[in-house]
Amino acid sequence: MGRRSDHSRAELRELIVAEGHRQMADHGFARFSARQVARAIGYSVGTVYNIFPSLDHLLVAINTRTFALWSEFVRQRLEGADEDRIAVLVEAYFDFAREHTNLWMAIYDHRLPEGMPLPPEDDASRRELTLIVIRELAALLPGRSEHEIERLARSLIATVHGHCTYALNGSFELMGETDPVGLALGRAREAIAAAKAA
Amino acid sequence: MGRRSDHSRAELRELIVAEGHRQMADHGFARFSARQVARAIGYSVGTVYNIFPSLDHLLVAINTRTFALWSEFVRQRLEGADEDRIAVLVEAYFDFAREHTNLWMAIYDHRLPEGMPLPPEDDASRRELTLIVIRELAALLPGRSEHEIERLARSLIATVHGHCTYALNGSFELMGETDPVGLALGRAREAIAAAKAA
DNA sequence: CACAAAATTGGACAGTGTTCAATTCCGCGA
DNA sequence: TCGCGGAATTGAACACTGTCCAATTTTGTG
Repeated sequence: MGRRSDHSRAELRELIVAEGHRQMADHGFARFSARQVARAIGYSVGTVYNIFPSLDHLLVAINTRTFALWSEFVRQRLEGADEDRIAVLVEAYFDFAREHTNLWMAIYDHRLPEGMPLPPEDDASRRELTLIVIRELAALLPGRSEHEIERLARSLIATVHGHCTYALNGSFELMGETDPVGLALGRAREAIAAAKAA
Repeated sequence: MGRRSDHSRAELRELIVAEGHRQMADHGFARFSARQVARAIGYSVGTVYNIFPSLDHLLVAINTRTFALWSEFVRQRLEGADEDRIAVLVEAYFDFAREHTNLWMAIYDHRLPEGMPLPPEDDASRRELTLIVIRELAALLPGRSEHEIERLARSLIATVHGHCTYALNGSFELMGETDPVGLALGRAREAIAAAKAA
């Protein structure tokens, strides 16, 4: 078969990423396959490779989509909250990871090959989540330098990320810890309190 | 070729794990291949599968070896230290990950297939690192319940782990953060101080 | 010395990412 | 309206993967 033009280039890209995202959610990173994505949308492998130079590019697009979902998820949780927004933030982080474990893990499973930088567009989109945290911290720590706030934001994200990782891979459960969210939240509160005091 | 008996079953196992460990360190998780391990030691794939029921079992053995190296690494660093042993602990954690990035990442890259539990022997060996942290915390927080100490240990490890992850994948560097270890250490100190005060 | 059991091989199978010649079609210019 | 260049699409080919297993050879034991 030759040229079809059932879809524009943009439509095709969307088709592929959407289906890829679905398959990532269902089967996880280890079982992901470009061929199966192609089959599911009724195209052949070659078409996928016509739009994404390599599997890594497709994976980047899929993970960027997950980041967008994640930001939106956190944003919505934050919307109705008035006080203790930090708790909402931490819980939202965990809940997203729990509800979309395969998607969440794929973000960290995929490592770009040496020398391939993140496309700037993806890079910007992924910063959104950090910005949400930065805004919350700025409200809690008025008068602090932007740089100081950013540092703290990244550190808190790293802290929560670590706890979430161990929660999902069963390390906490294995030692009888039933409340990893509480643990992470405790660390976050301490860090913010220390920043306030300094 | 049939039976050779150049090596006993135990020797062969050691050969495979040692070579596998070397290749994991050199090429990383994504490029790891049982066939190449077999070739490097002068055997065929089938022999590897005669000793390890599946690739997952070999990967478990390799990662357990990394855990042992890691524990030993931390233990040695701790040996000469008198005060501020927490700083030594955190720095040792980071340094090991930096010096053996591929090995360290492989620990988290490899996920056991659903329904395959960690062999108890591996499980025990991997607990060693946690025990080191527990001992240090117990010295710092006398009179606390074992359970409380364990909880804090796991939380501190998760915190440092999160920071280390972001340090190695470039997230910190990307935002101009030059001292992720300092950040992690700060969080650890705050958590311990809070535990002392409570 | 014979024989069962263990070890070792390498080919087979189904799958992967990637490349690319061949084919078909679309849109544009004449 | 026709023709043609370029774009899209395919699927076969290649080199690789994990896994399985019949065939072969050797070992240790009875």
